[in-house]
Amino acid sequence: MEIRHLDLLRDIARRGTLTAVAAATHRTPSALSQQLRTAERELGVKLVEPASRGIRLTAAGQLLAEGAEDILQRIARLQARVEASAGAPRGQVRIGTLPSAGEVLLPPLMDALAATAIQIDLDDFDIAEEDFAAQTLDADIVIGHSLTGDVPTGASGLISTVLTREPLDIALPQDHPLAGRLSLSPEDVIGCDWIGVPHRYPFDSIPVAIEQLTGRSIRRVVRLRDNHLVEALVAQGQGVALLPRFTTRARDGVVLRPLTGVRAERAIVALSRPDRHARLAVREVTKLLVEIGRDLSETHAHDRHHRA
Amino acid sequence: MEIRHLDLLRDIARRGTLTAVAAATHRTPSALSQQLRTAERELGVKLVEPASRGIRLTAAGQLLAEGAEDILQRIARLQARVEASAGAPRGQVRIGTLPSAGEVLLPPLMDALAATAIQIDLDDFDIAEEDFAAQTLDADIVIGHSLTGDVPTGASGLISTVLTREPLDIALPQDHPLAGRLSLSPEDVIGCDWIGVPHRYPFDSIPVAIEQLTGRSIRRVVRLRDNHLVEALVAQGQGVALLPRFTTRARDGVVLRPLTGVRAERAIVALSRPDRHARLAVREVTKLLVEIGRDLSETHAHDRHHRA
DNA sequence: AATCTATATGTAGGCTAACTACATGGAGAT
DNA sequence: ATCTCCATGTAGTTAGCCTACATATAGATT
Repeated sequence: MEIRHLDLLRDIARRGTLTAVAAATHRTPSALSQQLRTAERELGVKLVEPASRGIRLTAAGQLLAEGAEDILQRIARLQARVEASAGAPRGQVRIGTLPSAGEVLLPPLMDALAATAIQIDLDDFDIAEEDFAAQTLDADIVIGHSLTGDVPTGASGLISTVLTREPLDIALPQDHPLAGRLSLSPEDVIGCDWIGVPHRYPFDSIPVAIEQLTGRSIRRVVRLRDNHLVEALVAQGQGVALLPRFTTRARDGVVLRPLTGVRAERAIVALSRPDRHARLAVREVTKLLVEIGRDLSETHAHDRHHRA
Repeated sequence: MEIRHLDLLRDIARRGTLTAVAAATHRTPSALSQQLRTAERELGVKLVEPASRGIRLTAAGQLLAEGAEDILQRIARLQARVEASAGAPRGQVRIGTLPSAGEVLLPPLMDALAATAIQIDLDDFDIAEEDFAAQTLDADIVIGHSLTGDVPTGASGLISTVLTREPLDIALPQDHPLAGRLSLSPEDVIGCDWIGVPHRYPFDSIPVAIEQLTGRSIRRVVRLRDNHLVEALVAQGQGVALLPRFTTRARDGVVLRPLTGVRAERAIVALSRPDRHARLAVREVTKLLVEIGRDLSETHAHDRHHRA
């Protein structure tokens, strides 16, 4: 029995098809099929059987996959202990991030890692809150966010670390009538033209909350994903929008004002599967992200004082 | 990290030198040395360091070896569960045995295994009681014996199964004055010429007990290892000897008489390391040995009735 | 002191086996 | 009926594990 076989069984259990596992591990389905038959020959037991267009684990395969989950995690922990006892963290760490959070977190991270033996492999995506958890199959650390609390929906069983809590402010054109106010209430902004995000995208939950609170509905003139594009349109006077405070850089023509009366912040969170989090390098990167997140909060706490 | 590396570290911890591990695993020391460096490179940590003529595990190596022990045992148990759930026991089982016990246990065992997918790899040795435990490094099952109790000395941490308790009888020439008696006491036999075994060999503990009990010393005319040779010399009239009842086949010129007043029996025991015992095939063979041992006791219980 | 022996390591080459590319086959979906 | 997705089979390439042999070192032996 080889680790490679345990890995394969676990991945099949997680992803369902050989093709999916092959894509995730940068191999061909043929290679996996051959490995599977090697494992079956060595164990003397059928592990998968055809089902619909794909395959399904047999009872024995299921058993093995569950045991593999446990064993691979123990191996990861052992390896982490060994590294911690006698070595510096090393190796590649795959980070998946939503772009707005990555924009402020990753440059300082790369800076901090320059002197270490840790390499970062980066991926970005812009997805719904409940899909962040699934990304932990591919990445060691997923930087996501939650609008509803400190742990994104669907992240049970994952290690979830809050990096920072970022206020979501109302972005206004500099010459907007409300730009003179220090903070804004739902009633202040319900009548404005809004630049929103697509349905089901995390940020949308706050305009929705405003609508519920005031009993009136918001006029969304356009729905966009990219915050920088939104920012440009706000500056140009198309409407107001909700933008994360840390990511929205000072820019001519746009001002940010805190929104009161609704919980307008997102928790930026790092998610990892337990086995991946066992790696020393992964924990080291998470630790650095927490520090960067803390610095970010502190810096912007000062900013606000200046503006106020 | 590969299972092969965990195995290697564990074996180094157990056997101390690369040469010993190489001999046990049928490889060259060079191969192991290369594997060690591969593991060190992958982990980024030194695992061994030169010490005296050989090597010694570093702190990290020690840690890894201990963790490997645990993980490899879990893998073995998982594999056993899978086999049990969907397959018949399979594969090679290495048995080390002391010849006298193997002589009666193994023929019926081979018979019982003929219909299965279990192959037996056999080794035999004639060693002191406290050395049986060490043999479990090489064999899946060690058939040994204990004169002092049900578990041989040095077998702590091993799985020990009593296969049978075999009386040790006094073997006499057919025409010996004492041959007419149904049983013999220490006083009866203390004055005879004895054919003994070498010092520290298990059987020697009983003549020693007789000497202690009677306060007189036994006259050993010769010390031999091989029971069949002893038997031949008894038949020829050289003296009396202590012989195991089940193994000493009916033979012209020799009679066996029970010895009373001292505990004259040996426990025949199967020993296995826990990780090896996890294999279904190993447990199956152990189970068969227990059955064969029980049959043996019953058969000879009848024998004695006949003779008495 | 010189030699011997046990142990580990380095190098070159052979062989196994894991992988890729490509082709085939089957089962749902359109 | 065709298309699409998924698994499997075949041939050839390649990586890496192992052996054989040579070398280095430290303790044991004479």
